Amino acid sequence: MDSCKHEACVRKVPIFSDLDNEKINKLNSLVKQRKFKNGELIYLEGEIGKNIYIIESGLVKLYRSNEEGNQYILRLLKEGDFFGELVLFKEEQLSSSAEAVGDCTICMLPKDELEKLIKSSPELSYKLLSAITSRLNKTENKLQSLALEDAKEKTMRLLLELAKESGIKKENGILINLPLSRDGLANLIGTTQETLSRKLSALQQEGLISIQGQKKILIKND
Amino acid sequence: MDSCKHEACVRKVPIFSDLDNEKINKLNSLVKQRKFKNGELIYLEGEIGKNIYIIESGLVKLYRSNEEGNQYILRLLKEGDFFGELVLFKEEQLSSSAEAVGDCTICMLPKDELEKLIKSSPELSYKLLSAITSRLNKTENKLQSLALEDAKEKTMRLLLELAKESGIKKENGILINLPLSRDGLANLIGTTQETLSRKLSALQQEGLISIQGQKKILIKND
DNA sequence: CGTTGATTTGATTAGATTCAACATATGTGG
DNA sequence: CCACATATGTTGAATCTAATCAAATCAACG
Repeated sequence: MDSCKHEACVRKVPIFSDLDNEKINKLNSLVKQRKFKNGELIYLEGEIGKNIYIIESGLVKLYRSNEEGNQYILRLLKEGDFFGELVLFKEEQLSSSAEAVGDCTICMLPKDELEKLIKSSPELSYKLLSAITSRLNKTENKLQSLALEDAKEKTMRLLLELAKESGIKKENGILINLPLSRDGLANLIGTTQETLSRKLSALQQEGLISIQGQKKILIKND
Repeated sequence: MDSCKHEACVRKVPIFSDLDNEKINKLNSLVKQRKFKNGELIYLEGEIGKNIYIIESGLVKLYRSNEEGNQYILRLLKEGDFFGELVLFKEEQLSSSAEAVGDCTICMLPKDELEKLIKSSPELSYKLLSAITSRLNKTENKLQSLALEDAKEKTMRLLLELAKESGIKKENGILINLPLSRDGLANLIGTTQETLSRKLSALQQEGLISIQGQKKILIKND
């Protein structure tokens, strides 16, 4: 809970990484750390957002759900990613929910303080703009995918994305450690676990992938 | 083509609207105006983006298409909206195509110049952040809609959005002037024109809407 | 008034969801 | 370490929704 840990946290975030020491120290003094257990809710859609969250360690899923309780996972975040930032500048209410995937440690930075810092630091706003722009672009990619691709294409795209994010190169392909259950993965691409499971089996039969237990998939070369 | 027109254009854009006169004049001197005819391509996905585009008058659709030629319309833009901005900060290649819907007049601002201006104006970056953040939020809303809703729900949501954007209040409901053909509208919600047509008919039968010719729909009260 | 393009409707098909059964892991207490 | 209980994942069959292809209707315009 001391400043040493905080520093690590702030420094891990690319958009803060090359701020000068004075500003880093300022941020450190404002950050609070908290641990969340697997499945624990970090915040719920509709709440008033007062913080920006930074992942010190672990995974977090941001999702939305409708009245019938179906959920769609907007993003899966890892160490060094930040979230809750849509509440800066405009919105009061959080538009999605955040939940810990596995145990994780989260740093919280009061929104008001970050707003002040942003206003006084062109450098920082520029980086933030860059980060959010890139997110918008990724989100538009997903829109296109949901609108135009069928379940098999979306499944393959999901695997390729996971591979890009955190795939491990092997001599016969790229090994993926699946961060979520089938159900969670299905929610990432707007389908059901049964459909995902079928498509994975089909891809394996075609020789494109190899399903290794329930938490690993190898995308084969060629 | 003179500065008088340019000023109108720059002033129409909310994020520029309350810059000081010096900056407005700077922008005016950099802006070039061009007219596009209905259906004319403004830019194509994959091109290198060198400008930010501002709509002086008319409508523009931003869309993406896949190999099979299916298109998904990301956004429909109107007077005062700007686009092409994803290319600031990072991306070189444009990730979507832009096409004139009806005749329109577009102002173009060189990307490099805007980048300079942004770096020197915290106020402007703040507004831009706010604008892009709000866009990201809207895009996430669409994702949720595509992932979780069926064709009928998406159709109703589309009508409600159009009504919010540009609906005209009548004594018996809200009248919408449809900006696109059935096919275009269908592409906005990731479905086909036939399905959209069926869903509109169904909504009319249920008494929720009244289809008035091919370019107008009334959303009835209650 | 006829031609053209847009829209609606109909019939069929393809794809995904649902619900159910089965299989495979994971975890717990004896 | 095993047996059982619980989770998670896979497969099958029926159903349903939306896409596709084709035909019919409607609207706009010269």
